[in-house]
Amino acid sequence: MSHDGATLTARAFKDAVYEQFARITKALASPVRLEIVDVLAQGERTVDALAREVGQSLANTSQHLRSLKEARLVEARRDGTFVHYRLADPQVIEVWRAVRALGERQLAEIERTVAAYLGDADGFESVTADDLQRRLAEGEVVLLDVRPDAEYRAGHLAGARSIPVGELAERLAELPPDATVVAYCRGPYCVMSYDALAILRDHGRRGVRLAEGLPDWRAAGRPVQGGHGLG
Amino acid sequence: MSHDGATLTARAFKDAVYEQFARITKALASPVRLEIVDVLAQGERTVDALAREVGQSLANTSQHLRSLKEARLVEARRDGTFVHYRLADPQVIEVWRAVRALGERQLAEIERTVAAYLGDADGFESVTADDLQRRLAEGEVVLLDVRPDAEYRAGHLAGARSIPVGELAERLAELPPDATVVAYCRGPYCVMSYDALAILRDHGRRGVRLAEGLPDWRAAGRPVQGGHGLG
DNA sequence: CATATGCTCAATAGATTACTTGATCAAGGC
DNA sequence: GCCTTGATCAAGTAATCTATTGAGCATATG
Repeated sequence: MSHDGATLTARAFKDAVYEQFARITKALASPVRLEIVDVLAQGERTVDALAREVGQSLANTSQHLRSLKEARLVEARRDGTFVHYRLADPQVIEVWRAVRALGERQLAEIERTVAAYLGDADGFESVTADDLQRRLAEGEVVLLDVRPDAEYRAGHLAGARSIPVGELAERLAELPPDATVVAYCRGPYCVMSYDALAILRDHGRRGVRLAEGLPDWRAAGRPVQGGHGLG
Repeated sequence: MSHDGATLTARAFKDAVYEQFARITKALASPVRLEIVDVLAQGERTVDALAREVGQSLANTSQHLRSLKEARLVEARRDGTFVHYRLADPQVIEVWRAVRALGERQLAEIERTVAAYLGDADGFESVTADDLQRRLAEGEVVLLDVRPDAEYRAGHLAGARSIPVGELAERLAELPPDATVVAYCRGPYCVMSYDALAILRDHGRRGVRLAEGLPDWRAAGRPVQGGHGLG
């Protein structure tokens, strides 16, 4: 049954192989690290910025990054006193997207959590990437990136303009009064676009939400502007 | 910044969402459970069969299955005194494939482990799915499924014939003497096709290996025969 | 009804993980 | 050289996870 070149038993070989792949799944087996991966999918971040974003202490964030780095999911680069982390491979985003797709299909709790935060009454309309690309071509809509400015600069959907959600209320005048706004942010579970729609609605503007974020858009091979490498 | 329908803070919302997705990654964060998923990707199994396959005790296997079931990655069906487990969704295979692809790109240790088992001297040739489909059309090769008979019956590549690796030595006469044999089994880390090639070589036959297994073939949308649903 | 089989459950010990705190380190500014 | 900032490291505690053991449950059979 076993072949001649073996220096391991078949069992030991399998153990070793699955052990290696489990390094990856173990690295992802934490809500905090999943969130870190999700944020890094937008572009690189310093440890301090990540820590604030995910609501963890600096030391704890640093240690989570260390375990992600040991599993080769992220890489670091030092710049003065700052250390910038980034995803080590675009395939990391693919794994996260696959997990997300599975959760959406299998875990009803996720839908309930989203509904609990948004309140069923909100009923914000969302559009698919296909819809959007057709409507963009027809010039019907304004595409609005509501993420922080730095993320817009690190890469954004082709044709999008930037107004971070925190500045949206005071910068409404920049948007043509009659156009429908399509707002997007980091991804399907990012709340910035929801918040942006609420602001638009409160000021009598029409707005819809793009359900996907930049990483999903990029993964689908759609046009991106201004990105630098891995986003 | 926060919108009016909220009954959770943005932070609590994110925590809840990532916590849910982490149920999936935690369920996969074990070499044993990864192997269980890999085996179930071939088709459903009883607890006892799985336990023997993965080299774990019955009780331990049952508990691993329980945690996979709680994360909605597998489902069970009772048949007499047997309980058959199967993957709850084809997307589970996609997650596993994404993890595998990432590991192959990032973890040099995996390549070394494979080389240590196979011995560098073996140098078995492998073909891609595209190669195979072209050569099959030209009638140059015999496609051989070397997995156990039950797995062949649960679904196999279109046009494949079945000789389980354990019976290959005594059933060599069934193969046309001059044809090149393309052997496949469960996937890239399954050793049955390697063992089959060693047997063929020892009897002076020409054989190559298909690097992918049935689940990968199916995921690529290529033709499968005799499968029943989720494989 | 008694028994066997296939599986699940509960209890446990040992290992691993998560987060905190405080010390330390590396690079840059004064 | 000293101080500040951003990040890492080490130690400690609480919580969680893994595999084992043995008991218990469901289904089928004699």
